[in-house]
Amino acid sequence: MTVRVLSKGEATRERILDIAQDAVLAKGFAGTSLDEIIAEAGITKSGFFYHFRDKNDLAKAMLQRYLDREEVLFSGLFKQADELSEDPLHSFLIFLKLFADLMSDMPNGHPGCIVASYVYQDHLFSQDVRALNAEGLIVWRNRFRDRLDRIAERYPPRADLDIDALADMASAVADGGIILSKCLRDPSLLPRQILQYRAYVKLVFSPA
Amino acid sequence: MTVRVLSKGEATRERILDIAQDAVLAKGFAGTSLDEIIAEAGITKSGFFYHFRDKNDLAKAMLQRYLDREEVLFSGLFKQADELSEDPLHSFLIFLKLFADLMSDMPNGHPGCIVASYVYQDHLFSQDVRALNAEGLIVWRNRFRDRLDRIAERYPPRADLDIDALADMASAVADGGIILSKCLRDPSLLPRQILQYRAYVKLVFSPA
DNA sequence: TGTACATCAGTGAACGCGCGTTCACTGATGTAC
DNA sequence: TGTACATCAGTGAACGCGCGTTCACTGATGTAC
Repeated sequence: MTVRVLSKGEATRERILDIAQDAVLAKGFAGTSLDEIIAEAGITKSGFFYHFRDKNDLAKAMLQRYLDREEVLFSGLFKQADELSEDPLHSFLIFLKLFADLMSDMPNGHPGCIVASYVYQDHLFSQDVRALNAEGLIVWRNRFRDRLDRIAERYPPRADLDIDALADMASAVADGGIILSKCLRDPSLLPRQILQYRAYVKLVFSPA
Repeated sequence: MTVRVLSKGEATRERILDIAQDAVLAKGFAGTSLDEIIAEAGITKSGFFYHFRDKNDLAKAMLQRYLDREEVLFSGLFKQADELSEDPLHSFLIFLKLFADLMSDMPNGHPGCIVASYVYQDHLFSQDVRALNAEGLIVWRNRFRDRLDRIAERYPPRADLDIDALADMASAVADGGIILSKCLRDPSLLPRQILQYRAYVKLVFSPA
């Protein structure tokens, strides 16, 4: 594992993104002003514009970073799961357990999904940010769809199973679970939703 | 069924709420200005403030109306389903089918859930709006929990079933499905998620 | 039926503050010769 | 090793526009006597 040392400027940029992300998940993008970001980051307005061309550029960088981190996280979990079982179904079920456990271990609950946040304010963003957001969901879909196809080969499901919808359901349950957890201020709700999804997958592929 | 005739002022108020809701679901609450709302409604700023004390009051009225309409809609669907079957499981499955069909019939897809939108900008709102938002989710939970309890009495599920999570899963799948549909611009994704939830409920209560 | 008054559903002008963005500039660090 | 220049990571001041809110006022409709 390589740990790149950040230069001074990169560290500031990352700090700006951290602060902006917290704020945006709490108040929305339009509700978050550059003034409050720079105040918390301890820099000036112009310092901000050294790192980002404009506010939309901040939005894009934030989303890109979120997607990249998710990619790293999920590849890691899938890899762990694959090491624990060769069977595609068992491996997938292990993955979902690891995912649920990880969400349980966040003391303040999941801070929120940037993709979901952006979807509810997409008219604020340029076309490329919207496209990037959609791409994030497509990546999830393909990742899960791929796993489910391999499971279906070995454990033939009933004919009417909508595998595409089952793949998308992972995103849906995660995003829905985050909303539940945030709204009701109960961090346990998200991991429990993931475990429901897991139970469904288990049932749907178990021989009748 | 009683149809109240709206007075002139009430009609304007409803129109403001309609316009505001579309805008808020597209751009977020902070991203929606009173200026654009009044321009589209064809009134002046002061006209707006005759109907709402301030912007937060608009947020509250919008949420309250959304919750009330949802209540009417779901009571109706449950009633329809109950008329088609006395069995709690069958009735619930019919309800879910009706719900999915209704979502399918929206030509441009579901416009978005105010509750989910507010969750991702809750620091913008006063305490009472946040409480109302949480209450909306609690109402769903209780409604579904109640149905599921009655089903579980007649169709004993396995011991480890998390009925609370299964009840919440209806909201999660609906909110997650809306996000999928909106982000990927595919109205079919939401009803298909609801049908996945239906398939899970069916499986989980069918004797092993 | 006429008149006085109250309420409804707004108008019009002004308010000050906060917003995102621009511009010319700068001190510290890195690189070439 | 010294010097010239370039790049990095910002500063400080100003910009105009759009924002939510306030205030005094008004014409049309409804109600009481």
